[in-house]
Amino acid sequence: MPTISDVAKLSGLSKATVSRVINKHPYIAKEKRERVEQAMKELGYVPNPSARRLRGSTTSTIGVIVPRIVNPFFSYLVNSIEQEAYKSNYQVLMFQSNENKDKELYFLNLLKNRQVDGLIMTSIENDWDVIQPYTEFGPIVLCNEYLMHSKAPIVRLDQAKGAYIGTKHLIDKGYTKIAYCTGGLFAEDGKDKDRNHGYQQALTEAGLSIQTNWIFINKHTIDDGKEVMRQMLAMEERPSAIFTGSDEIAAGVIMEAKENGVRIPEDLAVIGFDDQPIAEIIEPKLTTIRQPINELGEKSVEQLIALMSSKDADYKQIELPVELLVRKST
Amino acid sequence: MPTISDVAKLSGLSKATVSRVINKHPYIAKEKRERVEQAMKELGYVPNPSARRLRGSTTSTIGVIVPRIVNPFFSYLVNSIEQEAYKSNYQVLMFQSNENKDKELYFLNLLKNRQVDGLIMTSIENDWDVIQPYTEFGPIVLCNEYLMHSKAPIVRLDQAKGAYIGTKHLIDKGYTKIAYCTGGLFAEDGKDKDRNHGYQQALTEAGLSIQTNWIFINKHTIDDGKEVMRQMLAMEERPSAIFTGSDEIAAGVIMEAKENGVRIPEDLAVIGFDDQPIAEIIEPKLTTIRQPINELGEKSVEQLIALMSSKDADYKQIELPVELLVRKST
DNA sequence: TAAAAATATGAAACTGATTTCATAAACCAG
DNA sequence: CTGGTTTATGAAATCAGTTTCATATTTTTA
Repeated sequence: MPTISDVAKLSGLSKATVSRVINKHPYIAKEKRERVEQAMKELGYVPNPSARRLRGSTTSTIGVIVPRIVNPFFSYLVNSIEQEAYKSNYQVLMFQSNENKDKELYFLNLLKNRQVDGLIMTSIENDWDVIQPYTEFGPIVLCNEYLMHSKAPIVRLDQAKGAYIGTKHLIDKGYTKIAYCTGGLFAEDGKDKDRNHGYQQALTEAGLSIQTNWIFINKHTIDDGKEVMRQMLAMEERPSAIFTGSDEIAAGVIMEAKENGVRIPEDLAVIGFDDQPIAEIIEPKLTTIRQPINELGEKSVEQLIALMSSKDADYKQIELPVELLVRKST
Repeated sequence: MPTISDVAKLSGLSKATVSRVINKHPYIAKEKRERVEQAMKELGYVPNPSARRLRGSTTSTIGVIVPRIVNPFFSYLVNSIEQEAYKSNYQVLMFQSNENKDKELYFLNLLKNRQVDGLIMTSIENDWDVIQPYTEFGPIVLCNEYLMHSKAPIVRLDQAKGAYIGTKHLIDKGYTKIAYCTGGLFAEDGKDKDRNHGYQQALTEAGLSIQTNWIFINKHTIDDGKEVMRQMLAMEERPSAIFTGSDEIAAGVIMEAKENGVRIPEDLAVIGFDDQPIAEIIEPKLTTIRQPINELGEKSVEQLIALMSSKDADYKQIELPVELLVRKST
């Protein structure tokens, strides 16, 4: 494996000059630059990133932390980040935290050790207090997290509005018994507070009150959705509509409903969140809240690159709009 | 950021001793080991991977190359790899090649430069001739690739059998006009040869001949599936069944079929591949070939770790069985 | 009890790059 | 023509670890 010394030897110049060519320093004689380039090509030389990082220079790699890569929302998000970063010649390393605090910390250490020049976090497991110190080592952009208090660059969606227009839509359609199902917790520690808030606001405006047993928390998957439906079937007073935290949950609800002869939307209206491919596959097609995933990724990368380039660029807190897509499930 | 020298200073010992503690060398006095460990904890010391790698030691990271992370087959596969590696205390870096040769080469260089100790490739874009030289720098396990000639560790599925039992199932159901749709190419350079072979074998055994205009190549997504259906609709003599390369394609075919009043399976039988979640969501539920994704990931990691641990462990070529799941689309 | 082997530690070399410092040549202004 | 920039290059220090070599101490063996 050729090193910079090999290139120096072959070109008859010093390591310093070779390094300068690699890093496009000014003040290199054209003839020598060409000699170096020729030698690099001849040897198939590739600089060793470990050595570069050790010396403190950047390597055009950014890291992305996702909680679960099998969740289509995140795989699409990380994909859009990757595409966008590639345009600016940045390489992306993806990490799955599996909603595990220690793994998250491990990845944060990659920033500390300069394995990556910057980090995009699409989920947060540890408290901001423990994450914040790592920003000393490189910029961290929060993407899709609805952390409230932190002074940090954030690109997120208007979750509150999403929940609000979804719930409002159900109310406008005449439904009054509206259940709510969330991926996170309900009003605990500010996380997910946004969505809850939109749901509550829509109900309050319509003079409806909140039934706590119609609130389902910590639901994520299709199977979770099926289970929610089963729980609803067992209730004396069943909701006539449900606002869910993701299309996957919604799909599970619908599948289980059909199994049990519950008609959608006559007996139960269902609204999803994300507009994933399954929203158009399931029968009836799913009314859902579309999130602009690509923009979410693009803006995050954009901001991260800005922060990496100039050390004291201002951070922004960007909120992107969501949109109601009415299909057949409501 | 504390370094090994800080730890050495605080514990009153040399860098060498600290390094020995970190790497669990034998012959360290218990008392000194404890002093070092105490100092490390006190400083919140984390070894810098760049420095370690530079000196040539391993860092318990493995890389996984996937073509497209938004494809559920690959996101589930990479997930299972991650889970399995984690059990053995290996960290996983995921890379998306986007079916791009240059990106793939970039990731192979990570192996060359010791950024990762080993590599699992779930797709290969370059010829094996260009990949092979990289095995000098660390083991490469091919996972899910059906490369024929290469002498390399491979964990794959019995693709030929999958295509064979799928096609055979259609024949047994009485269909004779069977189209075929593949993600790769048809019989070009040995890639994908397996599946094609199974399809051809089943047809031949039944005395059916191959209609070349019923072969669709390079199809991957739901939209591709819709397009395939549109092409079939435009044909004078339409197939009465189709074997597709993935559940996504199959879903697209079915969606477009329904739009156009083509009944599934009466007018057109559809069979998928993968058994992804959408297979059970789409109506009618999809007959498909189940692939043991988790085992695929587990075996790959298992073999990679074996190869990394002992330099001259024998490589294996493992083939896992696939299984026909009959639902309602055939 | 002396020699050999095992245990334990540190100084210094080394990994592959970048950067500082020193220096020299070419160019320019006064 | 002389002194100050600008351009151009290399030697050596540096980054944070690991490993070799040397050496000292303790334990085992003959």
